[in-house]
Amino acid sequence: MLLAVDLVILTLRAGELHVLLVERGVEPYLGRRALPGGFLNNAEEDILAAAHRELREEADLDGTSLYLEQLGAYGTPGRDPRGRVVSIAYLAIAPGLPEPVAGTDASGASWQPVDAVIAGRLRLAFDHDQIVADGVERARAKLEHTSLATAFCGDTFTIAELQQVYEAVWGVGLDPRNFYRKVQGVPGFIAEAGPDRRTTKGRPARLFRAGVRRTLQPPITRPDL
Amino acid sequence: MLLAVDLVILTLRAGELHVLLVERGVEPYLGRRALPGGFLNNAEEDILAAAHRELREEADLDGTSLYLEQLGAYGTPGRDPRGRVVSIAYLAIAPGLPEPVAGTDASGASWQPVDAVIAGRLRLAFDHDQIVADGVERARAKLEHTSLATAFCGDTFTIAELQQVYEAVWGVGLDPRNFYRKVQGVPGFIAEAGPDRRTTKGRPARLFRAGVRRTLQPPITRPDL
DNA sequence: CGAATAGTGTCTATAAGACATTATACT
DNA sequence: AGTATAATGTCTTATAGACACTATTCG
Repeated sequence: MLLAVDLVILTLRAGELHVLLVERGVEPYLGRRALPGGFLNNAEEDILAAAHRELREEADLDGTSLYLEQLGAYGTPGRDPRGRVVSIAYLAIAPGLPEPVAGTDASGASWQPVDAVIAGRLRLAFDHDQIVADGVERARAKLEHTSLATAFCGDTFTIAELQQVYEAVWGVGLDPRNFYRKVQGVPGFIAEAGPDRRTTKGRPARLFRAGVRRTLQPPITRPDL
Repeated sequence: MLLAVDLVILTLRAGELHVLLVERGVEPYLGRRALPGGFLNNAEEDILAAAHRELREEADLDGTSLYLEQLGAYGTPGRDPRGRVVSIAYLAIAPGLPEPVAGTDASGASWQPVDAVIAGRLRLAFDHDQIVADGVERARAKLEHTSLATAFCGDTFTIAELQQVYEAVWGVGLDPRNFYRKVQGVPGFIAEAGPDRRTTKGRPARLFRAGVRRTLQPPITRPDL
């Protein structure tokens, strides 16, 4: 029995939710896109440590600086044609990286819109479509009552940027004024980051950083479908 | 590397949340209480199927009739002194069973109050304290926006019984009148079960069964701490 | 009738959503 | 000034929580 780790790494690019995929260079599913991941190094490697290692090796990302949580175990017999493989999936959230990932040792790592995967336009290897769907659903749910959204942002961010996270992950439009009020009303969600401000075109926006609280009370509710 | 399945089976007894535990008959942790569970039968057994099997073997429960969901994988090296064991934990919810479980092949299976485990008064083998805590927290969270509470009840139940579920799992007291209104206001949560009524002492209560919806909109919100 | 439990109604404070207005920068 | 973006304010409606009342059984 082999144990593997698979990563659902989500980020925001151009206001759209993306997932990091690699193109498989070997059979099975040669040429097919798949989640980054791989087998445990040895019988004693910690699962979480393996997730960090794959994050480094396959995505050139530093696991200490980004959000990482276990998604679950996927072990249906037959999910891997090579034999029995149980895979522990992890969900990672990265702040928006403009470049399509540099310095990876996996051939053809690239960001792909999650919509394409969920809608079935982009079929992945193994049961990775399901894992991506589960990861996205987990992220969507967690936006409501945790501060997960800040993991999509850089160290500091504006409220408008935070709103883009919610809009992209949920796939909805939100009223900026009500969003502003709501976010400010959750104690400990965000904290002002100095008198600094960023400049683009109009009035400069206040900068914030992630607050202390990791659970939101009251929650940022998702609009009804 | 060995793969195991552990079960957090929750139920309500006398208005208190209980978890099914077995007393270990072999080393390590001989005599210590632990979660029911065991190793996969062979390299091809499905994980979910193994959970069902352990449910049958160790708790004499029929997996098809109760709620079962994966909790996560626990694989820290050293969690099992015998060697590397990765365990997939499952959360099961059973309707209140008055008897302390009959016909199990595990020595000393018994229902224990979860409070004792969470408060640390009852120490379990391996990392099972943590798994129980995770399972209870999952159940608590899921009561809010899913129909999980009905899994604690029998086929039919009164609204007062449903309220007891929320109170026991959350460990809070709820206003019966507001609860009644709220529960009735969630479309598809519960459905009237015929003109039947049950009789105890006062006015007979209407009987309900679980509705079609598994997600609650609006949610049954947990009171602030 | 009185006790016990079930179910409905009312009032008030708070939160949510729609939408208008003011503020501060840049060219 | 004109434009673009940020931040605040107001109004209306829905929801949550506290609490009072009516209904239906039994002894």
